[in-house]
Amino acid sequence: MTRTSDACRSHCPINFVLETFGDRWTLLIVRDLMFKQKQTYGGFLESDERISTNILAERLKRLEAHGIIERHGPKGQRQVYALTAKGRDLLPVMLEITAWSARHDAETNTPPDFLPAYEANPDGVKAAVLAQLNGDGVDPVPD
Amino acid sequence: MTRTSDACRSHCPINFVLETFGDRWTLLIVRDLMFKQKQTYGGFLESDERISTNILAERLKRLEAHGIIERHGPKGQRQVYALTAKGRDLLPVMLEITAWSARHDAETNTPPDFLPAYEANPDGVKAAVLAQLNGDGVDPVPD
DNA sequence: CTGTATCCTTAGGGATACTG
DNA sequence: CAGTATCCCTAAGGATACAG
Repeated sequence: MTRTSDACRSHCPINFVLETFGDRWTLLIVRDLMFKQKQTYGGFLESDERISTNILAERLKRLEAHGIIERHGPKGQRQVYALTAKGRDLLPVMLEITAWSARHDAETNTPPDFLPAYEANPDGVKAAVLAQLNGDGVDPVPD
Repeated sequence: MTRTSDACRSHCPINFVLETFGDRWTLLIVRDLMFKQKQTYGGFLESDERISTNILAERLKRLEAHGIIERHGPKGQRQVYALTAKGRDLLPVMLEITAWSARHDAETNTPPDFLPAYEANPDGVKAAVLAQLNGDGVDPVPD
């Protein structure tokens, strides 16, 4: 895909992710797909942050255009969304973000169950999440 | 500090970072401080993405309010900005973001020098960057 | 229920002038 | 040069109605 129809303000790798995720909503969809076992339009709408329908639809299209997610399902029917390999590859970023938040906002932001396990053995937790993205499993990220 | 006067849409750790960094500019300042040895107003202004003066000033205030950066210097004089411990602690996130971009945008986004070293020995690169944030060193992130 | 479309308000942010 | 202030416009996004 590579920087599709972006502004491309620079060729910096940090800027590159901002071109896709530099807003208050996009990353929440990735979170829902990665940790919350949500994969439908309605599921995303239910999340605590209360994304509105037009924003959700727009972000789903953008994420698909960027090759982060893909949609499955007969056209005109209920679609099921899933992370692509590129999207799943965001896992280390997501986990480090989660760890940082847990460390620096302990009061309002309770550390998720897997956090101690992640600090001790990052690769183990990564493998577990990835495995669950294929098969089934339990929610590793409680709000 | 903890979620100062934020909207606080939820208590999710992913959402928590979005409350501070969910825009197209804020993370670039952290990048400049962390990897580019920039620590002045004018330095930030020079970056490729061309942040405008009002946005820069506003973001510097926000980052300071969130305890991510601190400013040093006699009042009314030229200020020097630096990452706090909380800000430096974003290093793993920044490195994973950089690695992801390099992996998925190889065409326009040349892998930075340290990337191979980071993949092989993450902690070594982290230590090197942290060391340099105190003393001196060479730029580990070329655009 | 899965989306799409529309309306409308606010916030983000570009340009630029200005002050110490 | 460091930082503030203003003007103005566009994009982000909330609410909600609508369609398959």
